[in-house]
Amino acid sequence: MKRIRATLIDADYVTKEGRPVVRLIMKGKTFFRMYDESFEPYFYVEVEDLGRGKKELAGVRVMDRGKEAVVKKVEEAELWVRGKKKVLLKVICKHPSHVPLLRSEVAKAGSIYEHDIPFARRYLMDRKISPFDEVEAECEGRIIRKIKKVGEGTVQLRALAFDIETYNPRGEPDASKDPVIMISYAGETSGVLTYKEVEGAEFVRRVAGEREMIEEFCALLRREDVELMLGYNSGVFDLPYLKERAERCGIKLAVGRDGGDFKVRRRGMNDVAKITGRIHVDLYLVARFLGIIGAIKTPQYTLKKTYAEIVGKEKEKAISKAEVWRLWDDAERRRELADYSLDDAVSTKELGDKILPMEIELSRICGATLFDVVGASASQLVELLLMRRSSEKKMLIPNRPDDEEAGRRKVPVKGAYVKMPKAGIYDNLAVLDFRGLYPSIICSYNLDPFTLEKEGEETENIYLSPAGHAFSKEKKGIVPMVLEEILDKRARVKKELRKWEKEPESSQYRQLYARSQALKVLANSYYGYLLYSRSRWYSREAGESTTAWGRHYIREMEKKAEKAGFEVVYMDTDSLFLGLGSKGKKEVKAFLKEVNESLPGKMELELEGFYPRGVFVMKKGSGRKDVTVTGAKKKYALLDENGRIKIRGFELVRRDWSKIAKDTQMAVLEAILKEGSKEKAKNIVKQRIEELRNGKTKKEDLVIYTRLRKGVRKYEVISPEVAAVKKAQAKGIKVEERGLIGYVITKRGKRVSDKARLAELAEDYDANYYIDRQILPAVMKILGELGYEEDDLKMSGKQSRLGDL
DNA sequence: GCGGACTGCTTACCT
DNA sequence: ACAGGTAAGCAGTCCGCG
Repeated sequence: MKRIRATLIDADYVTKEGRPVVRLIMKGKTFFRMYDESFEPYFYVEVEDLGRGKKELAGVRVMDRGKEAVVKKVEEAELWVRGKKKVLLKVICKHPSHVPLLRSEVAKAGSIYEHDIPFARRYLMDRKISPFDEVEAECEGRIIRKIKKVGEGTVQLRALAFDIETYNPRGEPDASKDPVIMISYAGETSGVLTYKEVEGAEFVRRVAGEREMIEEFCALLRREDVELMLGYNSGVFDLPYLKERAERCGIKLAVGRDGGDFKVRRRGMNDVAKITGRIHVDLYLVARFLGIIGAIKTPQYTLKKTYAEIVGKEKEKAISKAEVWRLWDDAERRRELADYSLDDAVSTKELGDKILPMEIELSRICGATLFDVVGASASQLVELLLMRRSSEKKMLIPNRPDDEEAGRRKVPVKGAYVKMPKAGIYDNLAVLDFRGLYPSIICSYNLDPFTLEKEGEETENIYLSPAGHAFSKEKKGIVPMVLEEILDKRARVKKELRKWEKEPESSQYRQLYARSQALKVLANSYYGYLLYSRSRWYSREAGESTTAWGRHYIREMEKKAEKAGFEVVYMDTDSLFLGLGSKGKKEVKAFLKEVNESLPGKMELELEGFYPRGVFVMKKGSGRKDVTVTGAKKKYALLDENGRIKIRGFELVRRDWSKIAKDTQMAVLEAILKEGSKEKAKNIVKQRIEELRNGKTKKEDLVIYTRLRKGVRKYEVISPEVAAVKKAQAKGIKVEERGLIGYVITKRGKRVSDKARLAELAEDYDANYYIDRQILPAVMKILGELGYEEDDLKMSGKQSRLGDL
């Protein structure tokens, strides 16, 4: 027996003589594999009568296409079931693939639970080890006898980013015909593999042909002993394309450590490729995840845009995809393609360096492999951690809801409170907000599906929510338990982070920062998870109570602020905008101190910032003559103390408005907020209108972008963007139907839809549309506030309205 | 036949 | 395919209107 220590990197399982063997990838001095034969698949069954259930289950045997699945053993297991202790039957079988075969037969004896947890993940849960933990194993050869966590691992994985270029004379490349022409890589070394002469590029290695290039790429992976492969969209494009090309060249795509290729597994909406013996991460999936949770904001998730957003600089090289084949065929310009290809790989690598640390922390925290975490949705991450902790606490993991229970979604839960602002320009505002309002409510009131007490059965010791639901104070629910762990951990990480603040480039700072981000992502997802119709720990009552308490506390703050003499200008969910009037920062801070003393433990109202000036605009349709001056919610602009403008909700932050309208709105806002100059604002607008009339506006400033979520035939209402695509198709032009559509409103036609043309096909533009439906509505919101009429802006010195025609 | 009021569909935003 | 709250545009429909 030998003892080894290493960092756990990955886990899966293989089958040996019909038995599952867990395979762990570890890294100590080297990267190596270990096996554990001692773990068996199991699930639980809840039965009415233990004795009878045992008898029924022990005899279960299913034959399916020559494959036999039997129940190997049945044991009793005491667990917490929906908040109460209960004895269930633990059914052990021979192979994970037998579980689905046994399911329907077993269901005859009782209700089946925990039958859909992947084998290797179950192993990690039960052994209480996580990827990126430092583990100690007792072993004989490569066989593990015992394993435990001894600390946190710190590893540097040998990473290599790659990218392929394909020949595409007909637009989209077709793997059955079009060869791969270049493979670029960036790791410890970087370069480009290809098979045509590229002059003067010392980073290019020329081989005999496509087959040799693919072989050389695989050889490179072996030579460099790559542990982590990074790609961008590589799971759906590069790898499958390479595989098909390899087959057509009569070779195998030997990218795996075992000489094999990769397997694609579908996870939710995503396809994820798994390479044996290496970790493959498709950074596109990570980028999209960051977009969905709101951590980044790009209109599209192309490598170029994602790179700019995350790395914070523009990607060096850019060529049009349609150009690729031309550059390849042109010996003079082939160098450009090689440069571009290399730049893609290098950028992918840089992107990985930035965003992988957070994924690694998520993997560590949730106890699931990188493979499981990359491409997982926020709710899946929440669930991974809940399942692990639930199982540790001997609590039965609830099943995913079946389709019938998805009827949960029917009646929406009442959400947050948003106060109607009065339109106008304000001086001296203070913005206050609750840090993590919903998470702190869930923790403070023990909100959980199984701490809920049924009506009429409430005990003494309860929290009664404003929504009328009672939650036990005594037994702690798993949801608040795990959430509290996350919040506490994050508080500690942030404290530690402050110690490293002066060295933001240090590995310590970076790791702590990534961890803090990961914890934040998780904490913010719990409320949504409670109300997500397909979650295992769904609880309408807990979700409803979260928002009800949220409304309660924010309204409470409103009352107190008013009583303290502030004008409460606006509120949304967890924030308050106070008009200071004659008061100053001192009074705001005193107010915060006072209210925070009255708030329960985890809840805290914080100062977000002071703003010398702010604008709230009128809601469309509520005219100025209307005495109420109703403002629009979720639309405002603030000028901070450093002269920076913070804008929310305005047309200019939306991608479905033209650049000309957005730029003009921004210019007006700046003139008003920074200089307080109506005159300047007015002149800007007049100038832009003039340019439009004279046909001087650039086409790209007129493009309106909208995303089509479904194919054009599926729309019942033909909106301009749908009409534009249809018109292009009628001309025989191939257009990607789903995705971001850019269109321009032209002169021909009556309705807006008739006038819309895809941006690349538009030959003219309708100045009146851009004036009346883009610039003026965007700008009048702000200038209308100052007593301007549309005509003041439309008429220039030289022209009268009559002259327009 | 046309304009205004209204509804419904749709997208993108805010917290 | 984590929640709800909100603004807004355009298409389409209904209705009045000699």
